[in-house]
Amino acid sequence: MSVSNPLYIYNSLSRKKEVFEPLNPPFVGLYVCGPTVYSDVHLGNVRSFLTFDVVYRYLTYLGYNVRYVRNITDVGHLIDDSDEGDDKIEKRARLEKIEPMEIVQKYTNGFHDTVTQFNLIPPSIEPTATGHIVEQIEMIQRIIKNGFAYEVNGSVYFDVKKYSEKHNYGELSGRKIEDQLEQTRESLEGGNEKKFFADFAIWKNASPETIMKWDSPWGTGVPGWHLECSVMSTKYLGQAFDIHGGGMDLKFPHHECEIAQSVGADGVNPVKYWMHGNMLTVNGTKMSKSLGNSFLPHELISGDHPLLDKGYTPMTVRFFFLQANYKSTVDFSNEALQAAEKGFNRLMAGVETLNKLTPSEVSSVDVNAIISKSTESLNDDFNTPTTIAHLFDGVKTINAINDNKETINQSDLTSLQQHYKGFVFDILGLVNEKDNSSDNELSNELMDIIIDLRNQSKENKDWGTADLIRDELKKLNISIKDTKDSSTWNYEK
RNA sequence: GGUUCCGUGGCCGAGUGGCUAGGCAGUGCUCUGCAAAAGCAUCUACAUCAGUUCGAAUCUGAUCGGAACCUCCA
Repeated sequence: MSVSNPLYIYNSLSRKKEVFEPLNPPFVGLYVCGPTVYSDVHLGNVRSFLTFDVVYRYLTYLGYNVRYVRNITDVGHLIDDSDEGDDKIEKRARLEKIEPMEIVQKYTNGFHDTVTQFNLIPPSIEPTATGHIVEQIEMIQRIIKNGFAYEVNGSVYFDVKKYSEKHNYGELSGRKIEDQLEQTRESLEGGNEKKFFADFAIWKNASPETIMKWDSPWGTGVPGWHLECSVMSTKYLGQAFDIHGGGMDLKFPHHECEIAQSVGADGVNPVKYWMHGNMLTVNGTKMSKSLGNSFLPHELISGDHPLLDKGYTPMTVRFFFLQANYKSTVDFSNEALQAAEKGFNRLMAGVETLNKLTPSEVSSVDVNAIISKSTESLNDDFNTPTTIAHLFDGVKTINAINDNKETINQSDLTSLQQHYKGFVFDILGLVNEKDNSSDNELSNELMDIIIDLRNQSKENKDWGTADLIRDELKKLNISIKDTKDSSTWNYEK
């Protein structure tokens, strides 16, 4: 990475783009809030994890040694955050009449399957909340020792008011707790254990019926949801680390609480760069399970959903997401997906053409412009849409070379091929799904024979037979396309 | 009500003061037995009003409209 061309990251904390400078180069610590495994992940979740997949891929591409931690929340996430009510996983377990850990396993497996379909790279460490109960208890003890938490009836709450005397609770989300004091009156009525409305549970007393619970200095209970991320990021990335990512909807209260917990326990502001991905919307409204407007990945692929005209491949969707900035909302629509599908195919065709180009003595094209423009785009806070736009400009150049309107020499060709491989496949993480012709050797050979016969008919100007073959194959979803001196075939579904 | 953000051509979606974003669709052309595909070229824009400026989609103010968060959600 050259000094003249640094990577900029939009830091939610400062609300500005900042030059990315790791705390301990060449090492980079990246923490991303993972899923709560109590139900299927939907497409909105996928978008968020995809955003940070590209971050991870690009940092790795730049040569950093990245430790990527993404947790699995398998306990402690309560139904609502008045810190009352059931644990999400336990509730689901009762519904499905199985063990909570079966729920955890089932949906963890599902999460992994889904994320693999979209070609997300697994994190370096994928820790679970239940695997770090001891560390969570230790962190609570440090917070209590520092005077930022109090115990009531076997539960421990973070003392936001006390914390705010010395620190800035709300610095990430721009909230001023004084402004919200009026909410205090109503919120504190009704026998709430909290001293202050903004206080949040870091340990919650468990009822006798609760299955997943642990012994602690404050009795039997479960850790608070916000705590696990603080604990696991500290354990695996240190008290201060480089990048913390998550969805916009986690900014408050979740990430705000993480900062408070880390500062409260260890006196260290934990994160240098906060990154927040925006939401996937459907008809302008956030995709969410509770609103019932979410797509499950298999519904998308099969097209089996009231809002979908047809199915789309995971790579089409990946490309679709990458054509929007991660900080903007993306609205899900059939038209947009169809456009993405065709655009993606065009890009893949361009890459295929690039790899078949024959070099000339001299270059008439400016390869460095294509390379530097797309690189600059990515350096501008992972601006994948402009990166892709520049890659499309490159496709135009590639086609011109292929049509002998421009020329390229060997060294330029090699650079361009490496650049496209690096950007399209390694960084954007796209996969050319069209390589389906080699699925079955027998059908390939059969098709060779059929196409050969048809070509003979064409040579004899027997158009009737040639068209009959094409029409009959079409009924089997095999489409024939004639090029100048050969024919290609493609089987769909 | 508070916090944060957005409003760009038929659709999606970049762009922060002057210079073509890009994709899809449309239109024209090339290729072609036909078809399809592909390639090339190309039209339509910056919510409204006022201001700053030689010059604004880009800065300021107001208005209208929309979203997320403030309860669990990536």
